[in-house]
Amino acid sequence: MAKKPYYITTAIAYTSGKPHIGNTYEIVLADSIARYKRFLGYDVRFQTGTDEHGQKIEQKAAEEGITPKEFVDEKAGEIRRIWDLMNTSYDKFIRTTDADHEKQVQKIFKKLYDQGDIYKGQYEGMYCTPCESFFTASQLIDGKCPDCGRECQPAKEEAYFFKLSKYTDRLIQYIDSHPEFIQPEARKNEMMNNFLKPGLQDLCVSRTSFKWGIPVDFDDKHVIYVWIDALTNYITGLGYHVDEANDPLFKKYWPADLHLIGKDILRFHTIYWPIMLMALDLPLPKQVFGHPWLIQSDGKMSKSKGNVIYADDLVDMFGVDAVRYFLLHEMPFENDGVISWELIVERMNSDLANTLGNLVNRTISMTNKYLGGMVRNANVHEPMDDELKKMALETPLKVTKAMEKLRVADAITEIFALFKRCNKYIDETTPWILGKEEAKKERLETVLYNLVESITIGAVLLKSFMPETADKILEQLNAKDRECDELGTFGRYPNNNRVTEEPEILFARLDVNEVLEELERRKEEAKLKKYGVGIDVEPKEEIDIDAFGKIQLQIGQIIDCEEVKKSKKLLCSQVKIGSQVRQIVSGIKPQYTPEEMIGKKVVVVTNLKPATLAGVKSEGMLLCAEDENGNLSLLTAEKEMPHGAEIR
RNA sequence: GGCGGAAUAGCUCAGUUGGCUAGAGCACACGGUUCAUACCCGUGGUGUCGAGAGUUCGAAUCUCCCUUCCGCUACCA
Repeated sequence: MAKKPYYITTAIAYTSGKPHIGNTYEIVLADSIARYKRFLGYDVRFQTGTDEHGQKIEQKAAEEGITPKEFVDEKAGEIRRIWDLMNTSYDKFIRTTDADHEKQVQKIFKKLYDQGDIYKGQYEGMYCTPCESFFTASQLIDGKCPDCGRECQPAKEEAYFFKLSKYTDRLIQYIDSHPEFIQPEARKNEMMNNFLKPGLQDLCVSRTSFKWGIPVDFDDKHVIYVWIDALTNYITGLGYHVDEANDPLFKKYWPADLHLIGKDILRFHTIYWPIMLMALDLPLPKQVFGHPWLIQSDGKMSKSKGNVIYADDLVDMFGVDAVRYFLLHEMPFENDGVISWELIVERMNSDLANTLGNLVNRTISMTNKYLGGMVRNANVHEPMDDELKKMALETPLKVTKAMEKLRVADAITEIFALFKRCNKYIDETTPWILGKEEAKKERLETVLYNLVESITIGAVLLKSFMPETADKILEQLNAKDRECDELGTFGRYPNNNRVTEEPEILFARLDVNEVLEELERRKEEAKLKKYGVGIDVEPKEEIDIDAFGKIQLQIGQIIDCEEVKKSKKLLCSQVKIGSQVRQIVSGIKPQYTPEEMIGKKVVVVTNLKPATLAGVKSEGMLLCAEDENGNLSLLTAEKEMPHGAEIR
């Protein structure tokens, strides 16, 4: 029998910067769902990727002095690196700059235009020239640009519009008849009440204000704005073709089973995107889940505050699976979840180190200690075993049920409940007492067999969420991985199998304070890396403010400068300081040419006793910084200052 | 301003159609235990279930009102 197809996508990440923990959460969540579906026997296709066009990227690239393409290549690479670091099992990583995607987007645009769903119109509003942005009158603050605060002018721009209104009724009908379409359900009301019921306005789908986008092929002043460009990735990534036969992939996987996205972009995925699909006469995705975000407990994350938690930093500190566990376990279904370093450590210690890691470790070490590592089911059964077996058999069903509802956190909790039950079972059966009596050996073997078998089942289930850890557990137990339908029976672990002799610690316990200290240390290190190590010099004797006040420093402007003949290093400058002109000789010829010097405003020590250098009189000193290689740099004032200005 | 949601143990949250002494995990305390990563097991809460009023034999759960927070959206005569 052919496997049932299952197509899951994440939103494509915008390549304007490094993905934050929320984006990373999304890919991990999608990955756990994709892996679990594969485990259940579905033929899964899991697509993710990057959204790479737009004005913001054009600007950022310009600021860095590189082309937009170079810019997005780098960012897309970084995003992909983090997705790989998180051990995510996507089948396709699409980029909106991929040639085949761009080509289809142009064709889709043209098709919609030809059939009258897209029309040319005027975009009217207030225009801020420096920002190259349109605003509605209501967006202006005191009649000025909300971004830069400058004056705006009323302006019109030619633009293409997509007739959303034409499809509103059909969409309302679809949403009403498919209650599972928008998840969580509360979001459905927001879309209905705020947009669909009041009536949709036509959507502006092109821009002329920037160039970094897919050109409208029949009107190249325009580039296609984000909607049609980005949303269509879900079908172009499967090989959808507007005017020729679709790729078999498309036939197999479309419509998507699940678009997993952040709650902030639900509108685009539950209104614009379905309507686009209707216009293209394609079936709509079965479900769109707008997941909540992870919020940092110490205030909103912001790059300017520098308190942003990045996935790769977390992985450095805790390892991939610990981070995956935290993300998946901590995120509730509807409300935002909280993330902090302290919470992660807490979860790691109590769940990963204590409950799981210690369970595996104690089970293996008892098997080694009492049974020479040999696992054997002697079938000396006692009633207390039943509860454990029952739970080991029920847990897969519970996990599957939770996963069907996309309750990933609940699914993980079920698996850990089984591990906790195992710990309790050890206490109930007291293997260390059984181990003292030779007569109890067979009972002991049975107990440890039950444990090994139960942990194996737990590990198999855990694989979708913590792949590496699950593999490690199976390896240590010397157990084979299992298919989904093999979890219906208890006792598949082979008799007379040996567990590993030296179990590796799966998760070490961590001390919160040590973690925080380590974090500080790394931040310092990162700063050092960013700002360089610098130079340490021999400290001089401390002086008081009076001593310092004896030195007179002023800004001077170099009005003339020439080399001092007969000297290797000296330049002789005429420096204007207020009403006077001083002649100052400085040993900077290797670094500066006389021509470069002229016009500079520099810092001058003006009350230094005049001296004669190489026969030339010098009435002061120009201040320079010097690095370890003897390179020199003249000091100047950070802002424009008149010569003569005193420095203190 | 409109629509919607939330307020429950120190922390993060569950609490189905109103019903017996309001729950889980973490943290904390005590006890047990020693195979194990000072771990595991057990026991422990007088929580005004945001405030107030109402319906009811009975309300965290329904109604009204108030307060605070959050989400979406809009700012318009």
